[in-house]
Amino acid sequence: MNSLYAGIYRLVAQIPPGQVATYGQIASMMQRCGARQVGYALAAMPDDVDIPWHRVINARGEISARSGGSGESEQKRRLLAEGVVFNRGRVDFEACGWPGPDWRWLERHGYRVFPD
DNA sequence: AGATTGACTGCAT
DNA sequence: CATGCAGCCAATC
Repeated sequence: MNSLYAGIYRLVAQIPPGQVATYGQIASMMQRCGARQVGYALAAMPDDVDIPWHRVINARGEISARSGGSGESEQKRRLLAEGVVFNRGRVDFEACGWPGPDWRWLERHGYRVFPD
């Protein structure tokens, strides 16, 4: 497990229940990491770690389709169970969007505090 | 070392 | 609103 993946996992683990974050949002908090890497990291995520991967969705507020085929319904099911609000098939960012960890948390864990 | 491949994004059409 | 396309960056041939 390299540090990039570990960093992404730790960040994703900070998303509180009932809220969601986008791939790009996670990526922008990391040093030199694109949105695709976040998805790539989640796709390669080992099963022996407990990460709320279902709270990460794409910028359009929808569940991203994965190569595996299934898993999207599972993701939506978990989100609904946490009380995430869906509006016309998309997550309502106004109500459930994750504002992000506070700056102190980011600093303590070595993430980028200010964008460039 | 170069090409391909993604759970992505933003802008243009 | 749907598609297309370029930019993106680490992992994998």
